[in-house]
Amino acid sequence: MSRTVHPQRHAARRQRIIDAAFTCFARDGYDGATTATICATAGIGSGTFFHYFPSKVSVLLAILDQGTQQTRDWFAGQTGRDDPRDVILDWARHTATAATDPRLAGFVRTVGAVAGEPDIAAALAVDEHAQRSGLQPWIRCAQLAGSVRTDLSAPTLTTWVILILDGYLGRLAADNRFSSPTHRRILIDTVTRLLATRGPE
Amino acid sequence: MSRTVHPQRHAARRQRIIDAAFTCFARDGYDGATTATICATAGIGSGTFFHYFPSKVSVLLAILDQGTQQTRDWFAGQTGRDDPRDVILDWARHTATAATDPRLAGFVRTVGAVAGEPDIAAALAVDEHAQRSGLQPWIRCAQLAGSVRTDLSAPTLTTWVILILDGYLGRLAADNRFSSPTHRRILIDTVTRLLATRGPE
Amino acid sequence: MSRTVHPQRHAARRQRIIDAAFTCFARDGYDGATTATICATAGIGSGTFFHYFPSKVSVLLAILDQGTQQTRDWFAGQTGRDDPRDVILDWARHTATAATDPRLAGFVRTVGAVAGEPDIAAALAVDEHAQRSGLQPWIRCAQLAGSVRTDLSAPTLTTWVILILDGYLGRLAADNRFSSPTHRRILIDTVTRLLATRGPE
Amino acid sequence: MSRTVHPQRHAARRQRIIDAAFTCFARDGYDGATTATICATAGIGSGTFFHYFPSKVSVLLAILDQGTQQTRDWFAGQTGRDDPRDVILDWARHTATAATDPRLAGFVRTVGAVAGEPDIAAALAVDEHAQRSGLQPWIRCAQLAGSVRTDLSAPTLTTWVILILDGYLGRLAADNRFSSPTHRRILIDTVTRLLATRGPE
DNA sequence: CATGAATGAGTCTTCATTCAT
DNA sequence: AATGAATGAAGACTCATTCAT
Repeated sequence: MSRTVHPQRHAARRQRIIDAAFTCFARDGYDGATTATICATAGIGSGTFFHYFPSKVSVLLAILDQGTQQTRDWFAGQTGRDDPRDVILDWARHTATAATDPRLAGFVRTVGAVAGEPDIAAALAVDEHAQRSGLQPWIRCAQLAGSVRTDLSAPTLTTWVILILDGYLGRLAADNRFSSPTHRRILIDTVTRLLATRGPE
Repeated sequence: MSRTVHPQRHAARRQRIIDAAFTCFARDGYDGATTATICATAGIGSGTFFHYFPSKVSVLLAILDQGTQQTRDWFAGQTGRDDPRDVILDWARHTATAATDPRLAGFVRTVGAVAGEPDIAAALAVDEHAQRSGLQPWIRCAQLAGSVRTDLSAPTLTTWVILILDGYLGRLAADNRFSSPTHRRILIDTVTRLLATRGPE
Repeated sequence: MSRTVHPQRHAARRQRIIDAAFTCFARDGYDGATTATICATAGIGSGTFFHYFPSKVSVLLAILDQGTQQTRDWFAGQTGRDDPRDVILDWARHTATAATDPRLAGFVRTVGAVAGEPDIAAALAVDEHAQRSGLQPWIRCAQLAGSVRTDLSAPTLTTWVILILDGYLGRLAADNRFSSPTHRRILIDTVTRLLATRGPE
Repeated sequence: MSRTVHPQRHAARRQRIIDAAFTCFARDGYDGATTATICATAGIGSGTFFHYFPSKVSVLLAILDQGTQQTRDWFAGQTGRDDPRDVILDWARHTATAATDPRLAGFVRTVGAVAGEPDIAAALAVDEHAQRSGLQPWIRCAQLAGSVRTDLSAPTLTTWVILILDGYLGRLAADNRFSSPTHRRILIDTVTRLLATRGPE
């Protein structure tokens, strides 16, 4: 009876809270976003919040977890592609597209500020691992195919691709006019230059 | 007599508080760093703190202000140099060196978390402006000299140089093994590739 | 049909809740025992609890009420006995036996902590009255028979018998090694000494 | 200057908070007594409370500690007395006198209700130990002198003296009319009967 | 000037109770 | 009848800031 319907309601409401928290964290930072604000944004009572999440930090972890999952899903969807270098650039394009949500950059900032907490550090490590283990094989592959430089190891190159993508996200947080097709094109160009076989003169 | 001596004491103590706050903010984040902790680190009473700064946020602003000033000073010291491209790369090297202080990366994170506050946003804008107006003329100069690509405008290129430097700093905050001569070399190489006249094939 | 069966189910479930609450109150105290814990112990949903009892405090009152009833029943069962002094000592023995349930002492503590609430104070008064009106006639009787001291009034002596029994229970709550046949014997001896015709030299 | 005066102010205010907490705990129980109520009673702001005590439970521990100290002091003052049995009875009288403060009984109840907490259990054990190690030597002494029964060991007898005193206190909590010279006399008589060499018949 | 005790607004979180299903 | 999701009032505790000494 109601038992079959409830899981859906539960999941929907849980997601609603996650969305509200995402918005608040991105706008106000971790400490700035009070549970009260999140509840108000989600349209629920304070008690309900703690029905779905045992603590404030646990929503943050849930958000991170979803992000990690999306990363995994994206890379899972690339299996079997031909040109490994294209996959890498597509990941950059994908990141730029995800950054279209103006909240993402703010959220990344927020997370950075509380990365000292062990729970969050652990979740971030998992997230980083998901991105690395998605990206690195393609980079290695491209190196073997000769379409990417080989003077740097695959792990190191992976780190630098991520570094540039993070820099792009950070820029977005500092300057919201930054999100333009032009800069998106420069991003791809910059990653391309980073990976290019032939270095500068 | 005391009138002539006190300004020195005052300045010294003020600097001591700034240093302590820098350490605490970098380690604990903005909300995590309590005025009590800062006072303890600085070796002063809590009342004294508010003799020197009207509020907690004002020390943060003072730190940012000093950083801005150092940026200005550095660029002021480059006047008259020959190779504009070298100045740009030296700025990257200078940034990497400054990032040797392990507190810097943590502090950058901290600032990011409270960048939503108007005062801090304003201070960051000033800081950004100092870096831009230091860097951009050299980039323009290098473009005219033909040693830097011209398919992107000087302001845009400036933005991207800063973006990569910020990415480098952010990486340092996330991964403390990142600080190595190798990565420092890659940083210079990456900026070089970004600026290179001839793009990838 | 269901109308005739349900009353039994209802009573059984009600008792189940009472038992669970007794266990929880004894172990965790009044505030420490949450309705959620009681429900979990009773194996029911939280809503069901409030079908049987209008509030948390009302279960406590129900438990007290059952205790009072048991006291009345016990004394009702003594009607017609010969030696009144033996009845008094048997009541002490009965109390010591009841205290074999390790939950009893904890529960007594719990009740003491909330004895300030008017409803509970009233229930405790009723309970006390049941014990008094069970005990006092036998004491009066024994005094008339000359087997119990008469320098104290029957009400006063009753109070002191209860005082010693309560002290015994309290001790049990504080020190779980206290429950031994030896101390049970001392209890009887102490009550005997309290009642003895001839006082100490 | 102010440094010599402050310790006195500090101690006085600390004591004021302890007194207020004692009153509130005795009247409302541990959970019933909110820090807000205690602060209002002490005439201080909520922040001040936590300047003097790190937590709510710590005031309770401070109160217990003071009680323990008073017990130690009392027994320390009895050194060298002639009749050990008199010392024991004087301790009973002292307890009865202390119980003149109507808050004591309520406080004892309150403490009992939270005795499950490890900190409090430990403090209670220390308190009990102070009373035992004050009382037991005198009982042993009296046994050797032949003025107290020897069929029970000194530790056991000590336990039972304490049991009766606790019963007296508990009675006081349940019935405030109980505090009368008559019952005080009965208390002494009852302890005397407990200790008497010659048992009943 | 320097101090640190005092303040109270604001935070996260708990839990008895209600009510739609 | 039974359930458990939803509620919000209330509580312990933190911390930037003030001010008397």
